[in-house]
Amino acid sequence: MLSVFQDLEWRGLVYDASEGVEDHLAGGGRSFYIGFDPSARSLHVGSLLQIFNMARMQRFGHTPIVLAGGGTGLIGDPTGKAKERQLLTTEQVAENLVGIKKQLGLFLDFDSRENPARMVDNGDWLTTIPLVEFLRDIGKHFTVNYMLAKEGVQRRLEGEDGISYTEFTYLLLQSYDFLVLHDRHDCSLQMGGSDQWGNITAGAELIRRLRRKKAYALVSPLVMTSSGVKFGKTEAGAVWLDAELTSPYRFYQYWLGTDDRDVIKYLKYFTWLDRDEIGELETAHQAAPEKREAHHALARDVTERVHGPTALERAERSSRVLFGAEISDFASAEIREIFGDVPSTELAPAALDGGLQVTELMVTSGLTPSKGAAKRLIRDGGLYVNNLRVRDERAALSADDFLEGSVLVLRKGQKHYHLVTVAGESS
RNA sequence: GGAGGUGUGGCCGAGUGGACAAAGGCAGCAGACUGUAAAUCUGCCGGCGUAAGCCUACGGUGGUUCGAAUCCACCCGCCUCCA
Repeated sequence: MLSVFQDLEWRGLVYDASEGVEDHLAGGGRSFYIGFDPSARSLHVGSLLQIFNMARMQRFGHTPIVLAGGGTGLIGDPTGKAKERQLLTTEQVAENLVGIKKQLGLFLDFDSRENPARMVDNGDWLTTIPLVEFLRDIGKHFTVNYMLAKEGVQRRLEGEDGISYTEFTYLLLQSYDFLVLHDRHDCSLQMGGSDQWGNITAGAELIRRLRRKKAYALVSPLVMTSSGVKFGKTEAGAVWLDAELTSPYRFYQYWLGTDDRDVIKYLKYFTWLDRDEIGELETAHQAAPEKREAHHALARDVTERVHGPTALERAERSSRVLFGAEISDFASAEIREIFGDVPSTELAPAALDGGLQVTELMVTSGLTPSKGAAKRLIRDGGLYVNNLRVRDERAALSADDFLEGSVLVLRKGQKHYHLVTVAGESS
């Protein structure tokens, strides 16, 4: 059986690691932490990699500490940010933490007897430490020269907007976090994305100096898509783990649409499938890419873990209905069943009086930002009503166009579906 | 405080009085081809309008002009040099 380090390595999750991490982990029962940014009330798929990393470590007997950046969230990490961050209020951060904790529970075991995950908020210590004390005890150990040399800082110095003193200090705060966790929870390892390397090693260095103890860094690659688009982004914005923000249907579709070149990589990153299982999928994928078996496995696995079997079931059924047969073959009740998942709009019956312009509907449904854009789309042949292409940009809809008078399917391009219902009818 | 430069559409970046809703590139959307993939090719890519056309837009505010992204004044941001 593979060790956790070997497993991570095989999955391509080790981008860089401190000397000796492998041996350190082999010693078993280590505490480690990963910081999460509470800038939103939900985590998005971009964080998923780190969440999985924690879960993997926990399965191998190590103890995860989730560090919610309640304190650093008030400051903002300048790494990789082109502009000064918008500061969050204490209330916002507190609110966001609630949602994030719930989501982490899907992956981490907080009740294990041997190695329960725990969640801490660095707001607890960062917001109470006296400034002078901080400068004396922590600040003394960092030279500005060292801080200036950080790549993220460099870029900001060269950029037009510069970097505020506040964000410049971020490195010290993160280092201090590591020190605190080391002291309180015997935490000896910090993990994160490769962009965190500098911040992490700075903390390890601080621990070495002040405590004469070895602390480690282990970072994973930043997830990129082969086509260069930022992972986890769609035209609608980030793909969130919260079903309210990104429906399970969309979530499922996001994974299903993974670039062929990335699908095996993602299976390694985002699923528990083992070497053999992934190997099989890889073979199947190469033999018959059009079957997209690996894609389905990926979408299924991740969706089920995040949203549960019922939601997965619904997402799959919705996908089958929408991407499969003639829409008109379905009863409106059947179509309605998939409503919870697919983006939809409800109309008042009166909206149909005298005919409703298709372009109008496009805008109200949000499929298109303006009527002009809707017209262009029709000219380009990219709009379908009930899966029939619309040719006339002035077309109007009446109750007859709705299946059983109540449901209509709008489609933009090959795969953007939107359902429209008429309110007040049967339910 | 002084001198010079610069600020254009989501981003980069041309444009220095009319032909400018503004070149070109990127990103985005759609079509074709496929496999709900990629690549490629094609079209689109401020808003309203069937249209003529109207409105909004080139850091901000005023002004010159028949007409300004383009000229002038002041203001704001950023960059460089000097003090």
